[in-house]
Amino acid sequence: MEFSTIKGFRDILPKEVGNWHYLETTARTIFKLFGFKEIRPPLLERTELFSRSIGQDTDIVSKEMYTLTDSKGRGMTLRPEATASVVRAYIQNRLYQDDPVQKLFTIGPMFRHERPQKGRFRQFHQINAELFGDGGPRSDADLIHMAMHLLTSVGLVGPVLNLNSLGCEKCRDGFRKELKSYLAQRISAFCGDCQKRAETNPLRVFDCKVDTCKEQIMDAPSILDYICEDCREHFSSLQGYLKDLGIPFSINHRLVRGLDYYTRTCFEIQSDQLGAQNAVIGGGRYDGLVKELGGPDHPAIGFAIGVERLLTLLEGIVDHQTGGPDLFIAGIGSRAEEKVFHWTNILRRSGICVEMEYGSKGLKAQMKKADRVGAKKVLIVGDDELASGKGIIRDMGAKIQTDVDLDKLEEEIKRLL
RNA sequence: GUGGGUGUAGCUCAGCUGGUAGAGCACUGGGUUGUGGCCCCAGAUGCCGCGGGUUCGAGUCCCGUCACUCACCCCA
Repeated sequence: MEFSTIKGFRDILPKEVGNWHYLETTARTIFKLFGFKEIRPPLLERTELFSRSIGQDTDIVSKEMYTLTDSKGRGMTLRPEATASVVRAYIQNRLYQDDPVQKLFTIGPMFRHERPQKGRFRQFHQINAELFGDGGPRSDADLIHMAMHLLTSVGLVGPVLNLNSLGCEKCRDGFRKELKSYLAQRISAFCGDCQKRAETNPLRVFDCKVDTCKEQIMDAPSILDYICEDCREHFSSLQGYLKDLGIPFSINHRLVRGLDYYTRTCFEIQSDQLGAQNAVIGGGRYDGLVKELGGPDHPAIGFAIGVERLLTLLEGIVDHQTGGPDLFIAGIGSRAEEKVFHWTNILRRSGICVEMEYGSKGLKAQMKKADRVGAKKVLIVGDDELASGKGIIRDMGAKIQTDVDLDKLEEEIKRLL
């Protein structure tokens, strides 16, 4: 029986891994620049951590989590997102003791049991950044700036930043009531999905693609008209800082996020080349979450980058392949083959990347292999070379061959590379 | 969970109205008894997703099933 990966899970193959490294190292460099430190929480957490933070009624918690039960009957869940774990770690390890302001990032796999499609997998990867302990608009701008800077640094063209404010716990509920009653008055005009949404998550109606719903929602109250003075002030300061940094954005008062913990600023960075899953980065402020999970009343804001989505956007823009060896050693005849094996491994110890043919093959086949693996130079050794003590070095690009002293191979190779 | 599309060689795919399989790329060997990329020649590789049905005969038609994929929902 031949096995294959289960639905929604996939192998990241050697030819792709170069781009993954490129993205990860670029992210690490930029995070360092902005003062973010790496944290690596475990992949498995108590189920309640996610249901409490993401929200019991969200799609993620109600139907998408990989949950199992341990021997004592406790629920454990493969993380569907990273924020809850990072918040847990911030609280559990009292990271706020040194300084309430903590800037953290983490990179790794997430798990959600959804139907896979373009840009969506059951195991997928996110790069997360979270900024704790500051509730002011400068930290919003700082974080959004970092996200945009990362995208442009990595070579992405034309990302679009969408911005909205969801209000705080004080003004948010007022708007929900207002919107619910608006929807209730004309409930029959909406599609079946929206009729359900009107009850469970009224803000979602703004996102509906059905034309009649779009028309009906046109005159609906806008959240930006309902947020309180503090939230309004926060939102407009943020816009000022973004303008100051030259970051273009568009206000989208329909932008809503499907996780319950968001407050005030929420944002999404989109691309039109991703099909239906057009968000490459999503994030927002979650001022109540640290307290909700048993920590101090510290505000926070964060974002998540969809790694697979970003990499598909970078196809054709970046192509980082792991490079070939510095040297390929080709031996002709059994005496030479033994020496090739020895030299190959000795040279590797001194930091030179060397490749060879394990079996016995003709020179033509070995040259072909040297070419295929991308060797920069080939050392050719046969009986004649062993007798004279002079090997042949062929430069594969320039097609020039020179002699090297086999007794002083290491120095000679280092000189040539 | 619901809908559409697609399953033929390692990969990308062709196969007309039914007559038990083909191309390109890749791979191996040779042309060069010790020199890669280009060219030429040769070779290996398929339960045509799986099961059933119709038929003298099914990759092709019908039914079922599974997988992949795109979309809805929702999200990164």
